[in-house]
Amino acid sequence: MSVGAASRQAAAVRGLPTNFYNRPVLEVARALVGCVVTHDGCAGVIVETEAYHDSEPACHAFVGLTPRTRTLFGPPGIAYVYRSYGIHALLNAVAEREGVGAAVLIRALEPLEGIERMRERRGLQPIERLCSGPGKLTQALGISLEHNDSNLATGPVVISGQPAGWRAMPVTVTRRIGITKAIELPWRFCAGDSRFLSRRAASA
DNA sequence: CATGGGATTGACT
DNA sequence: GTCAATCCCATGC
Repeated sequence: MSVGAASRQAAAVRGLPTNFYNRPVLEVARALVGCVVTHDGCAGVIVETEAYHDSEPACHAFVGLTPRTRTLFGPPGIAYVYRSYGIHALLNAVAEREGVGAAVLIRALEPLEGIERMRERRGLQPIERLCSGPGKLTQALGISLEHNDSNLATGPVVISGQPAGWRAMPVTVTRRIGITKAIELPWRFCAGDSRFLSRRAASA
């Protein structure tokens, strides 16, 4: 391979463009199911997301612009990473135009690459449990608070399109998990009844 | 400056 | 099913 081809290929390993995120957060949350998160040699397919928007009280941005929510109100396509319960880092993709506080919480991945590295970070686990929760997947991929405000197209944390050969499942829509406000909104999106979800879809 | 509340997880009854 | 760990930050005095 020529040097030019190699550099073009390297340049091609990059995430979804800003435009992908610059639209209603519900659309982004649904479209991210099946996309790939990559960091530090590990990658997984997104199988579960939730949307958050400053118009509803479950969203951190509901309180307006503060030091904490500055990232949420920033431009689309950057990572919002925050500490949850003093312990876990949770990864979100900021959506909608700058000035709107909206983001998609990445809640579960189907491990794709670097599975042994994930097990080093998570402890020996069946593969279904390596990334089956928002705090688990950041631990498995080595994503931490220092990645807050980083660019998801250029990395180090990268979100890219659906992998070749990925068989898209119908997206299941349910209510969001683990919140106490606006619990009625059906803003959680899952890849069918994937066995890599944080929780299996409740039976109707 | 003190307080209270989590977009969770894992261990335990 | 219950519950504690643990810390950032929004809020109120």
